[in-house]
Amino acid sequence: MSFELILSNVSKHIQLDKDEATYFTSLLKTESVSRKATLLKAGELCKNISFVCEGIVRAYYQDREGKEATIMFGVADWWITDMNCFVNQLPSMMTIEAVEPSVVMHLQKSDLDLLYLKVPKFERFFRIIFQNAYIREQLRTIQNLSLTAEERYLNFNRKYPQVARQVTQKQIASYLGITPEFLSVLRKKKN
Amino acid sequence: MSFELILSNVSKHIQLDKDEATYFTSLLKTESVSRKATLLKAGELCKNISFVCEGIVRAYYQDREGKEATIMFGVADWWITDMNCFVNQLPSMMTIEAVEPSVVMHLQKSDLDLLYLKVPKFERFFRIIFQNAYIREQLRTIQNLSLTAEERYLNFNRKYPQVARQVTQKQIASYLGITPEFLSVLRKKKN
DNA sequence: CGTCTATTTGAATGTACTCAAAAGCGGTGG
DNA sequence: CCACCGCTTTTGAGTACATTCAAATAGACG
Repeated sequence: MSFELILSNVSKHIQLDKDEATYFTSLLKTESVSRKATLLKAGELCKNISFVCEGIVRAYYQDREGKEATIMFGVADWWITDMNCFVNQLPSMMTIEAVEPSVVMHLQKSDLDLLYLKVPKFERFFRIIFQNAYIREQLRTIQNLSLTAEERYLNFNRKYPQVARQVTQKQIASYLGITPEFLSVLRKKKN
Repeated sequence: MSFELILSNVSKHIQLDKDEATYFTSLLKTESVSRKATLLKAGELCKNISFVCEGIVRAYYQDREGKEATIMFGVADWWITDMNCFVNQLPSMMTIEAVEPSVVMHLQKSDLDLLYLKVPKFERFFRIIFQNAYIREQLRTIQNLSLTAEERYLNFNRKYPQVARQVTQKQIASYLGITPEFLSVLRKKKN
């Protein structure tokens, strides 16, 4: 598997010399997953933060009644993990599964901690990654609080048009926090 | 104003020597705000990330119809800003106002950028701060998607009991994404 | 090609909102 | 320190948005 994409992702925020790049990529474990296979199951220890090289994955939370809430979709060039359980090394609350055949690279918590020590620039890199993740999540909270389901659906299509095409309506509904039946009604109305 | 609290906050994640601490505190601007005064108004350029020393502040978004959505409450020992507009130096979407008389310390974007260069440990510090902020926001999203208003209200009281006592129900309602009238109904039912 | 799941449709229901008006409470000025 | 004014909270009736359940249809994967 090529490290081209992940190195280009890193180079958006920090510059690595050759040794640093070699060290960084030596910590990565590549995994190919088929459709519906899971990267992480709820209840398992969340060992990795993962980078999506190809395909698309989905992180979701399932409540006691079995209802799914999609936390995020991860397309190529995105980082994904159950951050809470990764950082605190707890059993995962989320399941992360491949929506279509995908290739991901994993970075273990213990290796990331080493990386921070050996190449402190990565503190900066992940500072920026987490800063952006926080911003996105905060904007989502504002939308959840102040918009109707229909407005959120239209915004989702505008913001993530490629994701909207690749995932099922059921999955979009669970991202928006509505039922698939109601999403179907919304789609008939406007579009 | 004393730098005791903010230095203790920083020392939770990184160790500063005396010169570093002096340099850091030299960048801070202390402000005392009375009840209902604003630290940041929607539309103004968001210049600062702010640390709450005393009191309690509230960040909220107001939509076109005037409906408020409370993004977060900031109590003593918390960092608060409109992260999106701070990072990208845009006009703020949020207003941040004091719920009661408060003391805050401001760190300008340009000074923070300098701080990252001069004392790179602060990359680590804010990496951890933003990581935790992201985790909290993600947990909130899960709750918004999978819980009823009543469950979210009970969780809010369990998680932030001191905030729940200091702010109005109207403000709590706008944090939960419900109307004050409906919150009143919920309170009568159970408690 | 068959099976399994996603999507659509509709009826009945529930959760939360809007509007309006009364009651309560707290901050501010006198 | 008290009283008033304005905002918060309560209460209720009517309404709207979204859910649940069920069944039919469509579509996708092996």
